[in-house]
Amino acid sequence: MNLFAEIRVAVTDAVAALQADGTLPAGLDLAAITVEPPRDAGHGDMATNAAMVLAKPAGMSPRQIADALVLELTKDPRIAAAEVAGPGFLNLRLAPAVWQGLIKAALHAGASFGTSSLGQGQRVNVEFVSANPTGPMHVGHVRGAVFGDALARLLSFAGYDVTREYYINDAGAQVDVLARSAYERYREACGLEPEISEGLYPGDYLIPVGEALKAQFGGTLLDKGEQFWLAEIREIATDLMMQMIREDLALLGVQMDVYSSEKAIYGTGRIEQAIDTLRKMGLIYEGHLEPPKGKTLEDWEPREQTLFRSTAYGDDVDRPVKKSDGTWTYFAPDIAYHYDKVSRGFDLLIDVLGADHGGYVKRMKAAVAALSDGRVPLDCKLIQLVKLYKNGEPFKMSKRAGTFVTLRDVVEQVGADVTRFVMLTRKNDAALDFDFARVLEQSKDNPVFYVQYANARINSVVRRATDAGFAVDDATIANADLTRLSHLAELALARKIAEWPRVVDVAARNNEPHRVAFYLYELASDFHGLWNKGNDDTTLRFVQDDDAGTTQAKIALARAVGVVISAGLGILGVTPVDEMR
RNA sequence: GCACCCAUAGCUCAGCUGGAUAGAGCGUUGCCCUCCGAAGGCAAAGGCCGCACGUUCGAAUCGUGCUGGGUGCACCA
Repeated sequence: MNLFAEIRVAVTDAVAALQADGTLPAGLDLAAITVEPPRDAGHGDMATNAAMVLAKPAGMSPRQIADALVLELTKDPRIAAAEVAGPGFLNLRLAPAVWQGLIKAALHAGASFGTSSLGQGQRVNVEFVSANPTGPMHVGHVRGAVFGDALARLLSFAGYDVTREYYINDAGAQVDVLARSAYERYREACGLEPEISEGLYPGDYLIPVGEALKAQFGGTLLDKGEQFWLAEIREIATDLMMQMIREDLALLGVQMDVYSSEKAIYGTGRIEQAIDTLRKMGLIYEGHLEPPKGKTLEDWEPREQTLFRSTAYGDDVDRPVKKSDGTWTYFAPDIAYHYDKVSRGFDLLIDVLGADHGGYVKRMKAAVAALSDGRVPLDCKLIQLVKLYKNGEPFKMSKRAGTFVTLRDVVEQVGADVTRFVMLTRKNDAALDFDFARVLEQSKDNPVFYVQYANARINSVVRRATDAGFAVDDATIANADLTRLSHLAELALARKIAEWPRVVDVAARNNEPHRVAFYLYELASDFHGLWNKGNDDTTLRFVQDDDAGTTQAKIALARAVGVVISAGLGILGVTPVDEMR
């Protein structure tokens, strides 16, 4: 139930009525009409721009149209008042019964309040994390993981059929390095001195891998050359790394639906097939690239390469799909992989990438546009860096200095819920400061705490009402007499609740889960505000001694807030707490 | 040199895909708890929305050109 959408229908119906009686001309485009919460609550409950938008095409002044709309709209029992303001805004004040009905609807819908049919069951693939399988996940990966997962939850809430997918980069040189590093740990496990030279991965996490290799092979690989063990150890080590990564993701509450392997694409003919498809479209050719201007490359030499004409789709230069030695570039299997996603029938693709992949976006979009004949949009969400702080002091991660922070470190220190919420309190394309001390602070500056505190208070109110001997079971609350909620402060809170479906809608349309986090903070703030008004005006307290009816109505309001907080936190992947401690 | 992202209050950031007098938190200033709902609340001060043109009833939002910061720029992944 989206109240704004419903009132918008009332507005367009009113326009239609005016067209029917000849006040307005026929054939007007009503698409630009919006019904929104006004910036200033003093202006009313909702505002519409209908008169301004229609003025020009109708050849009338906004004022004329607005006046006619007022007469028409006030026939609707839901609309208590309508007045023209400013340049032609129509401010609507809704009847208390509308807000009371909204609270009922929210309670009735429960966890599904705010879900929408926006997605219409369209299939969306969200690819995220896709960290190289060469070690445990570190803080740099956390934000992308949280963002991707929250986005998936948001889209699913908004009616999309969502698949979460991880693309394993297990085919490049980095997994050879992994295998060599693991081999040294294997030698170590066999009692030899490991030679972890420059360029190998020094991390301790490979020690158990070495031991596993010893358990499997004994000493049989010790005096063998790389050609005897590289492929096999690579396989074993990447499997073990992926196991670790899955565990890391689980710590954060992230569960992938599909893991796709880059290596598995090779040798299947799928790369050739994807490239051939592009070739048939005239988008693949053999040619030379110009050296980049303004940047001097000392070892530049012109080479003939197989190129993808991404410039046909707005890229800056064409991009190589084959290296000069004839092997595929990283781009080629990635094209095949995205082609695969398209042919699996997704209606929309989303890639969550680190900000350093910005230069990669245009070529990937070009490939997807070409291979899907422009039918499947690819939205690339770039995730900016997280700057780490401890007590206000920035600190840099360094493997050498031992200040390398893993995902596990973060979750163990601050918990998955806090980590997730904080990571979502910023737009994905803005850098985020993460202070280990501040995120655990129990004060109003900490949004996680503030929202959780509101939820805890709601539970505490219900407990208190129970202790006072009032019936607060679901059925009683659902049938409470809400006409007892008439105070402006209470109706204002209901109005905030009414915004929830709108927030979901806008957030999902833009693939911006952070909007949910900000909304929850505002909702919590309004709830705390009403609570605090109870200090001065005791009639605003939720539990009213000797008045079961009023108490039940107020509990209904509180529960409705709780419904939205739970739903919102659910989208963020954060567990609501019932009690602070 | 080119591309992408960012620029909003002293600080950290929102701003609902063009709407009204641009918002919140922190910080500052002033009020509010001997108790019954203060890990908090109320109020005030604080802005050429980086700059300049343009588009239109109307621009923080869209376009163009600048300025400043970040990221990335053949055969890496």
